Amino acid sequence: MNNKITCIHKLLLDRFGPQYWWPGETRLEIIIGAVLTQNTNWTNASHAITNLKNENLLSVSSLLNLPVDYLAQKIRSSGYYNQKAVRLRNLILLLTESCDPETDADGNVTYDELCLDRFFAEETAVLRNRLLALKGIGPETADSILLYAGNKPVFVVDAYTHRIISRHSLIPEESDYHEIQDLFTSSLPEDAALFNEYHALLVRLGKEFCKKSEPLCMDCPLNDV
DNA sequence: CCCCAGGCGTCCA
DNA sequence: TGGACGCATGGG
Repeated sequence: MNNKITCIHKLLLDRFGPQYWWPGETRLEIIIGAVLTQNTNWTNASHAITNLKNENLLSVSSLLNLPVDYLAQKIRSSGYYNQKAVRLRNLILLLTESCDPETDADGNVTYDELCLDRFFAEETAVLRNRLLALKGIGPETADSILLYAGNKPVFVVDAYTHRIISRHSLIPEESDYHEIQDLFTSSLPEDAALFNEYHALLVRLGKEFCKKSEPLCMDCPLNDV
């Protein structure tokens, strides 16, 4: 148990307020966004999503029928677009593995909702391994999908998380993804809404006070903890 | 011109 | 296991 982790959350929430990450969007959009934002700022990823939306391509069935080269051009603004197009393609294939557009066509839920309901119905650990088995889906992307699209209680670790807690000496700089994740999950109740807000708050803090280009977290609100 | 952004896989010692 | 490198756009 590390109650500094709890203190930090309270402090950040008090200072910044709730961040409401990825609200009002479809689960598919969040999944796609998780891949598009890899090592890229959200603005660039967001433009790519807008491009897909504008042509009504942001659905499981549309993406499934889209040539990879064409998809790559649509997501160009997100960077690494050739790689990401292949990754998205494989991810869509995984989502559709256990649902069939022919037999499942009618009903009062859309095909997208049906696929995603079935996909996320699986046990979280199994789901995580299925995501990690795809090339181009690493721990952060898998966990982002589980937490933000699937509402599973999985703590997401990113470069900001690493930088913030290592600079505040809560963990050695060389700690890996799993060690950092464990620090949070062993200190907090297993609560998806809490994990969601906490991760978003760390990103907010990191952007303002814990920049890569500066050696320390200058004037960081956490310096009092 | 430089550095950076919500990564990940491969290669090589 | 761990460090270098490729992937690539858009903003400061």
